[in-house]
Amino acid sequence: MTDQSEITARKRRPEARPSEILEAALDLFTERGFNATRLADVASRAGLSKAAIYLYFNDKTSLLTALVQATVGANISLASDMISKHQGPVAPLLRQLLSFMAGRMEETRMPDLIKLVISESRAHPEIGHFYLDNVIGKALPLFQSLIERGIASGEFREVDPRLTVKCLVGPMLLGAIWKSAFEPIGADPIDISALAAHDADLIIRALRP
Amino acid sequence: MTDQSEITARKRRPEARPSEILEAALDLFTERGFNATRLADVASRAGLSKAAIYLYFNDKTSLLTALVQATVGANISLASDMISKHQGPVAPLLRQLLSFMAGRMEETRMPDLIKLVISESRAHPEIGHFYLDNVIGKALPLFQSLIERGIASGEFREVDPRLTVKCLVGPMLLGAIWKSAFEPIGADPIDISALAAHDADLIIRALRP
Amino acid sequence: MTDQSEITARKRRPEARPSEILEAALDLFTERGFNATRLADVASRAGLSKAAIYLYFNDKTSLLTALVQATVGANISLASDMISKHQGPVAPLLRQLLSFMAGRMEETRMPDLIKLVISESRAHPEIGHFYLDNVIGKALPLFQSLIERGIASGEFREVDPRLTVKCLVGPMLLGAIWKSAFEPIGADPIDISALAAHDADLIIRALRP
Amino acid sequence: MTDQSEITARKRRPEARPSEILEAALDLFTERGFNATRLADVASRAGLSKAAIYLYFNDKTSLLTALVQATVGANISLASDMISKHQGPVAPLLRQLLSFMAGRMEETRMPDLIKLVISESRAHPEIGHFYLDNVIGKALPLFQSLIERGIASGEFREVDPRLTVKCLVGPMLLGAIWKSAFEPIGADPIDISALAAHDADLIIRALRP
DNA sequence: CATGAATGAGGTTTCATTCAT
DNA sequence: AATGAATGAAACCTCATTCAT
Repeated sequence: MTDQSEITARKRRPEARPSEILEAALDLFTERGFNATRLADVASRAGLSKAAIYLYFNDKTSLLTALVQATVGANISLASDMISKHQGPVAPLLRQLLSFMAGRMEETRMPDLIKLVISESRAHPEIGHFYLDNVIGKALPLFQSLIERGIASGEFREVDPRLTVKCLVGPMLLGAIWKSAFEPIGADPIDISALAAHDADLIIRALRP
Repeated sequence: MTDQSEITARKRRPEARPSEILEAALDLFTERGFNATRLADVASRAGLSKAAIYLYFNDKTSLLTALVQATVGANISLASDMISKHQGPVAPLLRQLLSFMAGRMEETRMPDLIKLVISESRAHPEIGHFYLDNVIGKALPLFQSLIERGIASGEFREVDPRLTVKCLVGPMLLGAIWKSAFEPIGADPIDISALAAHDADLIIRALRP
Repeated sequence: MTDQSEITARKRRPEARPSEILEAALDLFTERGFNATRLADVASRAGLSKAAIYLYFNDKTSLLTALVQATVGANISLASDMISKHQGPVAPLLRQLLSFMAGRMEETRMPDLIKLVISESRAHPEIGHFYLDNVIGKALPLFQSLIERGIASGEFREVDPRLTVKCLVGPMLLGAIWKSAFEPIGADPIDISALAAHDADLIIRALRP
Repeated sequence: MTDQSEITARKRRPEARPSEILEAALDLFTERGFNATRLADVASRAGLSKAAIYLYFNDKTSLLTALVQATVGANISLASDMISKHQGPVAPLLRQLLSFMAGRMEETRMPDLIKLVISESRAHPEIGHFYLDNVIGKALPLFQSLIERGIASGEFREVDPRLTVKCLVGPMLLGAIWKSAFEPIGADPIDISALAAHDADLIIRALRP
């Protein structure tokens, strides 16, 4: 149909196949939801036959799993580095971290991933667990330790760090869901970076002794 | 076999049928997700035959729609009343509203509903739209007007009310999703009321001129 | 298409469904083998939709299992009765039993069943086991006890009863396989009754002291 | 990875390829049945790629055909020789032939082959025909001519030679099927040589004038 | 009002078979 | 001679949905 793309799959570099497939899958999972997505559509969007997908993945579910695993890890460890290396007052780092998260939300497909995980965690608990262990279970303690450091140094007043962390992160979650679930349906576009900056502002102010 | 419990379906007050069905449906949608829920299971949990469901609902999707519609309306108008009737400083009302939301989150199945809507809004856009129009589109402006009132009266400093509202509501969303998606998978239970109180605290402090 | 048979499945007595399905299945399994038989064909030969089969059976394999179970039991216990009630010389009973077996082979579809079991026992070991336990494990000992009785009474000379039984039964097995596997392919038809009579003759003569 | 064992496929005497493949195929056909055997498994057991099989065989079915053809011929002509060269009383030759058959059954994979042919003759009639023409159609007449010779010479009494042959061969068939289909499933092991000897004994006795 | 029985429409998955190198 | 990559064709099975009673 289209010029180039008719170069049959046999010709294209096969190392790229898995990521091509995952990309197609994420697009469709996002557009229609996991269940409503037909493997046939993933295949044809990836320029392959249905059967070819099974050369690289075991299952329809494996696509989801792979997607989540591929998108996670890196970001967390990056943030973790930022925090451990940091010295001095906590507030600027907090701003920086939220800004970093916002960046991820805007530049990558993390919002879609997050929504996907939330949506599918009941039907595919392995995915929920993976996310719980590797994202939530790492990110929240990271932020929490930051807050605690601020309290210890007298930069922040005494607050429950656990609750505070959730208040800090909540708006980011809202941003992700807004972007992935509601924008495509007609909601006003959301400026996650601005939201993050404002969030940081509010929290830092609210924590002043 | 034909003792008491078998008289059920026919003898039980038949006006209650629809809500019995909806209850069963919500249970199962929550446990397994919308797609993974078999109409047969909804039926048997409601003590009816599959076919009987079609006497009360058109569709599997109608169950979802009905569920959302049934759970939404009331709360919003209640909150709306609280706000319009209120006079004097805004901060206490803000606390009250968040506490009210937290109550709903803990006493009703709203968290499940919210998660369901988020999950299915792509596959069933009508539901997404309904929620956007009737919940998000009403609740956020309500809060926003409150903030604006506070700013106007000098109780709050000047902030972007739109972003502030999202920061205010974000933690509640996080609470809902936590409860519906992650608690059942093993996450620590969350105390949404405490979260709401803390959220109110932080925001009010942060908005002090 | 055809007059009567177009009375949709909804009308016909539903209690007969399982056996109708099994009959269709046996026909086709016999004609084409288990694997080569399409469930769709079973369905349409039974005058049903594919899906309807699943109202009565779990699996394609269940059809096979059910088929075997349905055809087995009765015959064995019948033979068992004949033997236990019998008194006097063994030889006539032997003839009678072989003649009975031959009758079953000619009047029922036992040959097809036997061939089916032999063919599928590797791929579906449950079936092999069932047959081993309920047919082979019962029939051979039955015959064996008869031979032993004959030896004890002096009617027969001393022989290894185990081997003798296999020599007695072998020709019947040959008959079954011939009929089910080779006749339909063009082999001369086989007269199992005559074979059984001759078999009895030979054995009885061979066992004379 | 690329040590010794990896040189295999290319270096090993390539003339042996077909028989290596057939061996692998027979193993698997026997273990799992023809249909349940994946060409991929045959390939990997033969130390080749799936595609390589097609360099030597046209079809999955061709493997079966080749297998049958390779195992058949020789034995028959051997027996045929024994018979035509023989002179004098028939009984000893009968014993010898049965013993020879038993040997084949125990030393070669003929039982598996026989079971395979029986199982697949409906789905692959060519195979059935081949077997009918080359094995059954040759072996039975051979035995029959022997019996007839015995009757003519007065060594045996007058019996229907056709039926007698089937009674003679039946136990051998039983032995083959027992060994291939039921032993692997847990049936007591069978001593085919003893069975053959006993079979010969009984028949010879039964045929005495 | 209620249901047991039936089905249409499809989706995921599997595999023998073939290209292109 | 050999293979990794790809695919067409189909089979099994599931389920929302509808009849006929």
